[in-house]
Amino acid sequence: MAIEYKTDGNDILLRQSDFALDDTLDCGQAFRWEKTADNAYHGAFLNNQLTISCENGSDLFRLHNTTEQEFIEVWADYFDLSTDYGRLKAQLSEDEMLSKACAYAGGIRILRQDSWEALSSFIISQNNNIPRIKGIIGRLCEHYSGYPSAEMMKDETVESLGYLRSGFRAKYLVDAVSKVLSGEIELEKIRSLPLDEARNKLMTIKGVGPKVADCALLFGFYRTDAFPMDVWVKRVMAQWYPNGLPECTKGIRGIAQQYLFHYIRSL
DNA sequence: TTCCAGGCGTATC
DNA sequence: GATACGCATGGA
Repeated sequence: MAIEYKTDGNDILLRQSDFALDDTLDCGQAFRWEKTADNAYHGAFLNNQLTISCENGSDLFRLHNTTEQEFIEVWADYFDLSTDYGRLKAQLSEDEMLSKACAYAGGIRILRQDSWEALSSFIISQNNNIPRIKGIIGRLCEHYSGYPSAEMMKDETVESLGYLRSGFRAKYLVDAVSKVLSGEIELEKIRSLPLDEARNKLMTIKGVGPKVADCALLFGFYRTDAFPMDVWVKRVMAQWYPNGLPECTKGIRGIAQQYLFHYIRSL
């Protein structure tokens, strides 16, 4: 899908349908975006920072202080701009509840996040609430002036991570760092593994169970066939799909999950 | 004060 | 393989 944009001074102006900043940046798939007083979002992934705003409710977005090169190399990929969400939603809307869910939260896009950042972020997310998750990740990024790689965290211990106030999750982070650095977990290989194998591999990390593994796969590896099951999605399945998901979700169950998750929480 | 947050490890049956 | 329980922390 062609990306429609132009430069405007120091900014990039992007025309993009099926995209809403609240839906995409404040939906619990990424934890480093904050809404500013003027309804823009300021955030980052790895060491790339951005302020993005919507031009008065239209399909026009302003990426502030961004070069064309940075837009093409970083943000076009991150915001998954080459995927036609209109087509995906049309496919999912063959199903009645999914049709309602797409109408409710139609501005969601799956961010193509860094695999390590997503994996470690969702380890932190378990049995935790979003404001506190953001606080812990914010302290981590402040300490390292950006999101630290596993290599940068090689000497961390439960004690040295105390300033994060991440509770029992600190030992899980330490285990994830150690398994990535030892080569026990090879993130780039996991990307291309069959879903079950990828999942089982991630679950060898302490503190990574089915839910965290699926979130890491969906949000960190763009595995749109991964289907994270939390308490809300379990409710979705019990109430609306007791016989399983409809055929139209094949291959994009994870994207369907996002629309359904936000829709059932709104009821 | 008590409850809960997009779970998981462990013990026990 | 199913089910119960503890777990760090902080906001509601």
